[in-house]
Amino acid sequence: MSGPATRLGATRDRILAAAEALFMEHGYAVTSLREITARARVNLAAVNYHFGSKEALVREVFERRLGPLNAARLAFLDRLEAAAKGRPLPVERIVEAIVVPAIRVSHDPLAGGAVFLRLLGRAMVEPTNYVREILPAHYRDVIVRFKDALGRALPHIPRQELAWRMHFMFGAMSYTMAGNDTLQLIGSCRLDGADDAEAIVRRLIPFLAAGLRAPVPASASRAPRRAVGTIGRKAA
Amino acid sequence: MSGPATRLGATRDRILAAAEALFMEHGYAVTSLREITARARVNLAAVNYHFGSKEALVREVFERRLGPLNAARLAFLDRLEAAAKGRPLPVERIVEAIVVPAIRVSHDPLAGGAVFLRLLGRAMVEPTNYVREILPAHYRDVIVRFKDALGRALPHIPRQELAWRMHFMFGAMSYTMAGNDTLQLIGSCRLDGADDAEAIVRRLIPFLAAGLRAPVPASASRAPRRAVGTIGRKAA
DNA sequence: CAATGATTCAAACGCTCGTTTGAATCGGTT
DNA sequence: AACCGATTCAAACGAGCGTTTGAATCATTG
Repeated sequence: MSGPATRLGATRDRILAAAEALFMEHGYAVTSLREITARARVNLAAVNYHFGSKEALVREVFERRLGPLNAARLAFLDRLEAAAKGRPLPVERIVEAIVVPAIRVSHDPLAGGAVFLRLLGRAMVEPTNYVREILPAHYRDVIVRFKDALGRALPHIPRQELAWRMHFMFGAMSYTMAGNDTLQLIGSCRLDGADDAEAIVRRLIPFLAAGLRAPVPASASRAPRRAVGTIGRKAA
Repeated sequence: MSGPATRLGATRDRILAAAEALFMEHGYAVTSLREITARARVNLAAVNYHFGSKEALVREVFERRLGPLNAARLAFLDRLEAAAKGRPLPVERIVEAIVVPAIRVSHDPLAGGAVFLRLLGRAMVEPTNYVREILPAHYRDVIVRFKDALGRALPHIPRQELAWRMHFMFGAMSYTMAGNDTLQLIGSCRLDGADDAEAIVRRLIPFLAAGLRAPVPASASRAPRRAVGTIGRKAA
C-alpha cells in the first residue's frame, strides 16, 4: 500500500480487471493466478510483486468497487432525506436508493460494468473465510442508515421483523445480481428484458417494497407455536 | 449405481455425511477428498472406490436430498389443490408449499438436518460448472407446477412479471437458507429466533406473498424509459 | 478349510496451485 | 555514460490436489 506510486500502474490495473472478470465467471475459489495473469497478459510473478498475495488481490478487487458503490447509496439516501425535510420517505424510494446505485455501477464500463455486480452477489454467499470478512466492514454504515430510514417509513413494523425483511431483501438482490439461471428455468419461453438492468430495477423495487410493508402476522412476534430444530450456523 | 449393493454401506454413508457437512461449512470448491475421508474416518481411496470420482460424490450428495425434498413440495401442492377443488389457492398457501418442506428437512436429523439447506442455498449461486447443472434437472417439475399455481392465484399479474417475482422469491429463500451473516449485521442487537426454523417460515411467507402480489407498475411491461447496459450473463 | 469377490489400505502418480528467487530489463537522474 | 530503483521475466520450490495401483484384509460361499 502507499508507495511512491507506479508511473502508470498499467500492470496493476490489468490484473485487477482480469481478476474481477474471472472471479465473476468461474468463482473466486477456482480461479488461479495463472489464469488471471494469462488473461491480463502479465507475468505470473506480477501479482505477488504488486499485491503481495492472492488474498490481498481479492481484497483489493472488492474494495476498489465497494467503497464508491456504498458511498453512492448513502448519498442517494442523503438526497432523499434532505428533500423530505424530516418526513418519512416512501418505502419505494428507500429501496431505490439501495438498488439503483448498483445498477448504475452496472452501466458504467469504467466502474466494472455488470461484472462486479455478479461478483458481489456471489461474494455474499461465498463461504471462504476472508471473502466473507470483507463485506461486513463496507456494509455496516449502509445497513445502519437504511435500517433507520426504513424504520421511520414503517413505524408499525417491529424492528426485529424489519431486520428479517431487510435480510430477505438483500437475498433477493444478491441472487438477482449474481445472475442465476433460475429465470431461464422459470420462464420456459423467452424472457426478454433479462439484459436490461433498468427493467430489473422496475420489477425488483415493487416486489421488495411490498414485501417490506407486508402486514405483520399476529403470531410473528409472540407465542411461537413450537420451537423445533435449528437452521442457524453450526457451532464451528 | 446399481451393483449388488454393499452389505451395509456404512462407508458410503459416512462419506456422504462428511462431504455434506464439509461442503456446507467451507464450500464445495475448497473441500478436499482428504478432508472428507479424514472426517468420515475412512481411507482416502474409498471415495473413488465407492463413487468413482469427486464429481460423482458431489452429485450424489445433492441428489440424495433434493429428490425427496422436491417430491414433498409437489405432494404438498397436490394436497392443497385437491382440497381447493379447482378454486385458486391463496398465495400464502402456495409459498408455504415451497418453503415448509425445506424446513421439514431441516428438522429431520435423518434427512441431514439444517446442513443440507445451507448447502442448497450455496449451490444455487455456485459458479462451478457441474454443480449448477445438477439443480435445474431436479427443479424443473417443481417450478412448472408452482408457476402454474401462482398464475392461477394471481391472474392479473402478467406471466413474465410472475417469472421475475418467482426469481426474487428463490433468491430470498436461497439466501436465507444459506445462513448468511447479514442478519447479524442488520440487527446490531440480539436477533432471537434465528435458530428457530419455524419462526423463519412465519416471517418469510408474508414477505414473499406480499411481494408476489404487489401491484404491477404501469411502466413495468411497456415503454422502458431507456435501455442501457446489461446485467445478464456474459457471452461466455 | 480353501477359495472368491468385495472392501480397505498405504503409497505413489502426475498435476496445478501460490509463492519465491535471482537475473534481465527498463526509465529517469546525476 | 554510468548509475539505480522499479519493474518484468523464466524458472523453480514445496505443498496439496484428485486419482491410481496393487497388495492386505475381510466376509461369505462351496
